[in-house]
This record gives sequence, structure tokens and C-alpha cells, in this order.
Amino acid sequence: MRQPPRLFPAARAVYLQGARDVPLYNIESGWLFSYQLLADGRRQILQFLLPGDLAGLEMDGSAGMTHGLDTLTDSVLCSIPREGFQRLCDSCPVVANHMQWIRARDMALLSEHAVSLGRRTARESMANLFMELAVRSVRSVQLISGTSLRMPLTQPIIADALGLTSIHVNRVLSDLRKSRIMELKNKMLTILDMEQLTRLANSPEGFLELWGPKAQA
Amino acid sequence: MRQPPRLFPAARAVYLQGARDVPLYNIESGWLFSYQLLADGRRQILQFLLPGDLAGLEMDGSAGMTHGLDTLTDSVLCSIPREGFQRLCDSCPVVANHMQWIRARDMALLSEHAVSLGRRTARESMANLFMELAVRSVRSVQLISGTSLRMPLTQPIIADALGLTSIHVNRVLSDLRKSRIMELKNKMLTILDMEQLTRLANSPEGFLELWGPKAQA
DNA sequence: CGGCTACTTGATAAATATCAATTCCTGTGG
DNA sequence: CCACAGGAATTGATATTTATCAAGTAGCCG
Repeated sequence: MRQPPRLFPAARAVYLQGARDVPLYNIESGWLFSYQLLADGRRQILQFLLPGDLAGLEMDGSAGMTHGLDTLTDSVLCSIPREGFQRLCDSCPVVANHMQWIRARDMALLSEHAVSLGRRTARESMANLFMELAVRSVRSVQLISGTSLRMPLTQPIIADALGLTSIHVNRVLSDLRKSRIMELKNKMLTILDMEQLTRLANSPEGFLELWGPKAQA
Repeated sequence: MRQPPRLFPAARAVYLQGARDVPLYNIESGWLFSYQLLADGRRQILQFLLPGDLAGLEMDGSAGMTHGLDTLTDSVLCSIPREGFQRLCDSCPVVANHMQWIRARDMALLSEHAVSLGRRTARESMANLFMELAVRSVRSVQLISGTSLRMPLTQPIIADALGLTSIHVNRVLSDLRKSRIMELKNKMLTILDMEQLTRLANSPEGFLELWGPKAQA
């Protein structure tokens, strides 16, 4: 049912906010993000999508998508027709069930993100974001080398994810480097002090276990 | 399958963050909110729940709930055993389907909330929140009298929903009153200038239609 | 190359938080 | 039924965080 894989180059829109008849997309490789725009151009990034994730789950239909999807890196996506998938869900409870699980996980991720936006300081939010992405990317494909891993985010992207300006992101990042906690350079994240980073991130118990055994299924 | 209705008085916990074996709850009447706490007590409210909504959908299982649920007003809830409901979903695709729809709607609401937290000013966020709750409450049970409707939120609650302090909420609220846009008094919201309020809320097209015909189903 | 964007740093401004104090409600216990 | 306690609402003064403006360098894609 999955359509043939298709390559989307880095920094391209996969679909725009408001688009109609958008299929689901299975992410074979690459990093992407979903976002929502305000009329004057302000942008809030809602989620980052990594290999193995499913995009386009949110609303569709007559009103159009509530969010847009862009690639961060070159990505390979397979589209999945909505109605065919719907039929599959109807006929196979195991699939329908797994979908619920995926949606619950997405919701937990977005909730955690909302906590950062509303109640964490810039430092805490950044620590949290990097821990989340480190765990997720290691669990999906990523090869770690020492304490470094690939983290293809630019400062403006981090800013739009955390509700900050890129200038402020730059300053906090250099603070974190000076504090010898972590370093982001050349799209590589190096964790210098996992102890302190974890304390800063301050995620509720259980958050990092969201990608435990069950997520492998 | 739904258990007998049970009354929860105002300002009570229905379940705590981290609780295990929590059932689903159908909200027969009352207003509630779900939230997440940080170790030092900072609180982020994630969603408001109104009659007809379903609570407890997010993660459960061995790790415990990722969020807590409290009542705002006296509320009547029916618990729904998780495993029984699971079986129902498995045997009845229409139900499973509607669940997906509910989860997609919750996701869209939380996304919009995240946009407020990250990219809207305090004024805009508040306009947005009140428009959302006005529309939802009118669609569920609420009786409107003129341009006023019941809105049982305190300033500290609004603050924890929008990532602000209650002091700042107070100031913005009195600004909004002085600007003759809206007024919140005695748990009643009065809309003085719908035109301006809508412009301030600045919600993407389609957001307010999330509770259109289909939501009645 | 050339043009755009990212990154960096400094100076200043705006939004929002913190501290403090007072009044007003409202639910509760005597 | 009243008194009281505790949170809610309000206002002022001040502090902190984060944004805005500005400018220059450095990278990267076409």
C-alpha cells in the first residue's frame, strides 16, 4: 500500500499549512519538522520527525491541514493514501491499536514541548530538546561516535521550536558551551556533562522511557 | 460499560501525575484541566476539559500518567475501564475511528495552545484562549445570555495555562477591559467587541471550525 | 564568484517576572 | 450565623529575561 519512496531535498516544503488531500507520509530517512504559521509570519515548530515516524496524522479534510511540514535534511518519504490506510485500520484492530499508541506518544511529546514553552527557562528548554532528540535519534538510526551525535538543527530552527529569537539561542548555546555542559557545532551535538544536562532538562520520570521496548514494535 | 456517574467537588484532583491504572473518564458535567508539574512546583496546564470530552487518553501503563487532572468546578464523571474500552475499539471500527478523530482534535487544540505559548503575546494568547473556550462551551452545554457566558477560570489558572504569572494576567485582563474588548468578572466572560477580539486571537483559518458539524457526532 | 542565510557580539528596549502590600471573597469550622 | 483563614484580585516598585536594532564575519548553495 505504501507508495514508492521519494526523495525530498533539504529545506523543502513537503506540504503547506492549509493544503488539502495530503496523504500520510512514512519517513524512511531524514529529519523534518511540522510547524504552524501566524498571519504576520511568526512560526512555531510543533514537532521534529525522524526516520520511522509518521507525518500528516493531524486533521485534514475540507478545512485543510492545520500545520505545514518541511524537511531539515535530505529525506526519503513514502506517501500512504489516506483512504486505503483507513480501510486497513478498519479491518485490522492491531493496526488501529498501534495508531492510537502512536498518537498518544505524539501527544506526550507535544505536551512536554508545551511545558518547555510555558514554564521552562531558555536553558532548561534547550537541554530538554537536545535530550529528547538525542534519545530519539539514537533509537531510530543514528550512529553515535563517543559522546557526539548528528543534530542537524540551525539556530533559527531551534529558536522557532522553543519560542525564542535566534540571537538568544546563540547566547544560551555559548553559555552552555562555556559551562562545559554541551556543545553544538557543525550539526553535531557533543554532550560534555551528562549529569548536569539531565538535571537541567528536568524531565518528569518516565519521559525518556517513551521510546523504550514498546516503541521498537 | 460506562460506570455509574460520580461527583467530584470543585478544585479536587481526579488523578495525579504518575498515577497508575487510571481509567478513562467521560465528562458528564463540569470544567476540568490537565496539567504537568516540574520538580520545583512549576505547573503547565495542557488542556481544559468540558462536558462531552474524554479524559485520560494519554499514556498510562507501567510508567504512570504523564499528567494530572483536576476539577475547576463541581463535576460529574463516569469512569470507563481501559481494557473493556480497548475490546470495544477492537471489535468496532466505528468506535476506533472516532477515537482517532478525537485524538486528532486534541492534538490540534494542543498545537494551537503551543503556538500561544511560543509565539503569541500575552494579549493575543488570552484572546485566543477565551475564544476557544467560548466556542467549545457554547457547543457543549452552555447557555449564553446576551454576549456573556460562564467562564469559571481564576487568574492563577489562566496564568498556568498561558505560561505567565497571575499578576501579569491581571494587568492584561484590566487592559482588555479598558480597551473595551472583553471583561472577565465573577466567572463570567463578556465580549464587548467581537471584531477586535477575533483580530487579536488571530487564529488560523479553520481553527474555530474544529467544533463544527462533525464534532456533534 | 555572489547572494543569501547562519552565526556572533554589543547596545538598548520591551515584555514579563518578582517582591511587597492591601483588599476582597468564599468556604469552613465553631 | 459569624468569625476566620486562605486564596483571589489588585496595584506599585523594581528586577530579570528575552527581544530588537545594528553591524560585521563566516559558510554554503547555485
